[in-house]
Amino acid sequence: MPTPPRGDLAVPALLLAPRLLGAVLTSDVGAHSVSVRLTEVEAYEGALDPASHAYRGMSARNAVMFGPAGHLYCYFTYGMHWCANVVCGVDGVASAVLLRAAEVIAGLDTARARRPKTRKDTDLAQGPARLATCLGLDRATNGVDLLDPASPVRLEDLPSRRPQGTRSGPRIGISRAVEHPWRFWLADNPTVSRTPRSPSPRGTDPGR
DNA sequence: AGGACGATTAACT
DNA sequence: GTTAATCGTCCTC
Repeated sequence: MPTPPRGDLAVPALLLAPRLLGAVLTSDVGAHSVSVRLTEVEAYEGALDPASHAYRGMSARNAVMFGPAGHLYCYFTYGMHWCANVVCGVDGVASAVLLRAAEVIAGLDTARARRPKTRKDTDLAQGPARLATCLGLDRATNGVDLLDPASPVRLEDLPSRRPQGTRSGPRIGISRAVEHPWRFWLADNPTVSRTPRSPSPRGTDPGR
């Protein structure tokens, strides 16, 4: 599995996000290996984006977002869930892509064990906190280098261009900057967390 | 020091 | 469709 050059990730989240669709993430946390193929992501553009954790500057929680591209930003929310981002942009500028959903392509038994009540395999990583649970991501994996072959979590495949069948629409679960269509997903993929009724929100369909 | 709220999920009506 | 769970973070006083 080829590791992408770091320079490919040193771009704004809006550019990287659709290209992450189809990319493979592998976790070796806890001596168990799980691999997923990303199907849904969201771009968060740091200081320019009122919905970003980095909008009001650096803090202990979001410090990883301000570092170099290719690292993992994990955060705890709602008192019980962990979610994960791929940090992008140039060093010093906060930019990141939230990993919202994926399909499990290896380590299915481990993924099922981590999500014991899940019936359908397409639900295992359907949602950002579910995805993090499947891969065993939490405080311990915050900041790890996804491009280091020795890292417990690695980004192993990055499509050379935006895959066919990409769709976009408003981000989910935020209260500010709700109008930006900065959520991206693979059309007709059963693992996408919330499929819009219409093919795509008005005018945001990048084409099939 | 206190309190509102959150890049969510599962369970319920 | 609605809501409880549950606590770290950040804003305000």
